[in-house]
Amino acid sequence: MVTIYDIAKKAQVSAMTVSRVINNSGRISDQTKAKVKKIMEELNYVPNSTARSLVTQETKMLTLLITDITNPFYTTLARGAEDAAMQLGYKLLFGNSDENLQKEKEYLDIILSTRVDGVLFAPAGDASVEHLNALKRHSIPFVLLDREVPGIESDMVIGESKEGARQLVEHLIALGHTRIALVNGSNSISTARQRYAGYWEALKLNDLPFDENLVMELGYKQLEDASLLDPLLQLDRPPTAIFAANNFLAASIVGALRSKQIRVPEQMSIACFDDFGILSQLNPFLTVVAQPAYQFGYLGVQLLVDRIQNKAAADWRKIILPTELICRESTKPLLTNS
Amino acid sequence: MVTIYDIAKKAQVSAMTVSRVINNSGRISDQTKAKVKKIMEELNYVPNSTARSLVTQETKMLTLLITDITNPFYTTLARGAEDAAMQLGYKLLFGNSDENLQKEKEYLDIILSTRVDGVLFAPAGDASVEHLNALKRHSIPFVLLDREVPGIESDMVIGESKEGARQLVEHLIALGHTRIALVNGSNSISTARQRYAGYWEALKLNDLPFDENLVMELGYKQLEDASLLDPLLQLDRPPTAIFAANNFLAASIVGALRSKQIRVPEQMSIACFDDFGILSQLNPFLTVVAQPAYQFGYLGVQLLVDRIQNKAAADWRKIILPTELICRESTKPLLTNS
DNA sequence: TTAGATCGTGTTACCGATAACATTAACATA
DNA sequence: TATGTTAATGTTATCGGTAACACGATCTAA
Repeated sequence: MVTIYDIAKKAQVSAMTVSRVINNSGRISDQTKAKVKKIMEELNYVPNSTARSLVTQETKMLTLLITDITNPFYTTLARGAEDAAMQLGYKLLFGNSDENLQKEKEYLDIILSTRVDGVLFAPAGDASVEHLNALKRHSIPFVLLDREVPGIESDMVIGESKEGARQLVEHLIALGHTRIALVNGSNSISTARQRYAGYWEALKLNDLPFDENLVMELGYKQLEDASLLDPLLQLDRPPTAIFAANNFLAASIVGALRSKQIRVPEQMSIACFDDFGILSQLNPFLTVVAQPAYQFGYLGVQLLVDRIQNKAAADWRKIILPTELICRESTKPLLTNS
Repeated sequence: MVTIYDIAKKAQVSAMTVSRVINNSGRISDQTKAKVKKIMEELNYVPNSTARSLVTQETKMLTLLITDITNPFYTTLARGAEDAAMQLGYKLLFGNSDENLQKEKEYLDIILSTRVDGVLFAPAGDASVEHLNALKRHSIPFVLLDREVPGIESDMVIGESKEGARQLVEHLIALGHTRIALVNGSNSISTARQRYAGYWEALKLNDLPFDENLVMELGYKQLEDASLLDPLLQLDRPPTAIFAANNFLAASIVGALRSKQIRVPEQMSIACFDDFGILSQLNPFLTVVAQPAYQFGYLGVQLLVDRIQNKAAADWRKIILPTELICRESTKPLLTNS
């Protein structure tokens, strides 16, 4: 591997002079600069950023830690993050925690040893507080994405979960539904609590009774088994509409209902939080509350890099992105007597 | 930041002894080991992998360079790659080339300076040969994903593009279609050529005429404008079925047809290469030739790491993954006189 | 003419680990 | 008892850059 010393030797200058040419810093005569550049090209020299990082104490790398890149929300978020990182001169490492604290811990250790300059963190839940405090202890800046964590102050980019949920449930109510189920993520995740709150508020605002049997906490991951929904479907008065708290749940539910020969939306209306990326374009089907996923990632990186480069205000910044209700085919007016 | 010397000092041993404890190498008395470990925990010490990389000459990082993470095929592939990398002790950087050689070049430079241990490379096209040769020059192992590049010998994981295309087109033919259009990716991409060849072969095997007006090369990206399809739709004898060479094209085409009030599949059958991940579960609609995307990434990393660690045979290995035809709603028998 | 400023470049130390070799003490063996 | 082993640890050099400071040569202004 060619090093800066090889260049220096061949150009008959010191390594420092070569370094100055590489970084275009300090004063160099045009003549020397040209000579050094020529030799660097001849030898296909590429500076070793590991060595540079060791002395400058910055890696120009960020870590994006999400729950699952195959969730379309995070897919698009990741694209936004990568675009922003690239534009700002940072590389992006990524990891999937699968909503699992143990896996999250493994990534935390990697983050610490890799000495990334900052982290975009979609925490697995409230218990992630430990991991975030570890980042603080090690002075690694981070931005929370999508989910807040009680006890943690930081920059963050989140959505209007409560508002969005309320809006979506009111849409269902407007269609005549009164028995509306909520299939939710873990209660230890802020968005799940907020979506619950929005659901509850919509019922109250419309003088509908709250029935705890209509609320299930099944986690934000895809369901492994259609029977998980049975408690809901076998109620004496089953729901006529289901609000899934995220897209994975909705997809699982639609699949489960299909396997049970329950037609959507004729027999059951379905709606959920988060859209499906390109899929929606293909065959717009599910009524959703969409969030600007790309912006979550893009703005998240901007906040983070501002913080890293000390361009940020001392106060923590909290970006709250708007949701958008998109009504499609999966929600239909309730037919009387069905 | 706590360094190995801080630990050494506090434990009253040399840095080397601490290093041995960290790496569990060499001989250390249990007593010393325990003492050092205790102090490492007390001080929240995490070894600096940048420093380690500089001396060991390995970063334990891989780069995954794909065209677009939001393409469901690459999303799932990325997940497979990350899982495998994590299991094998590697971190994963990723980049989106957008099928663009210039962007690919920028990532190449990053790859070279970052000194990653290997690269998973889905090349933008045949012209990527230059970039791949640069990797060879710098002795950076790589595995080609999904696409071959003439003039490049390497490990690779690819699909049966020709076979899959033939199968899909024969499915359309079996439904009675004789005017079948191909909307293809750039001819400078191996998969596009192979899918073209499969298309052609299917026609020949079934004694159908080949009409070059039915073939369009629009690239593998999403179409910006529905009018791009006009040359096809405004033919005297327009097609009754369209084979889109990838999922992005199919999604764009379905969208374009919708905007033109052409119903799928009643007025036009559509099928494509590559599935849509979770979307397919949601609302299975498009008939596709699916590829095992997760395996592309997972096996790709395995090949790569074998190569990096010199566990691979000297010969290049070429994994060819099978395709699977999944017939869904977007393809229907041709009605006579329509 | 001469001191001080400026320009262009070099020297040295250091970032935080590890490889290779050196050293010491305790132990084993002849 | 002398010598060779072995276990446990230390010393030194090095990975490939950059920061900080040093230095000589040329230029500028009094």
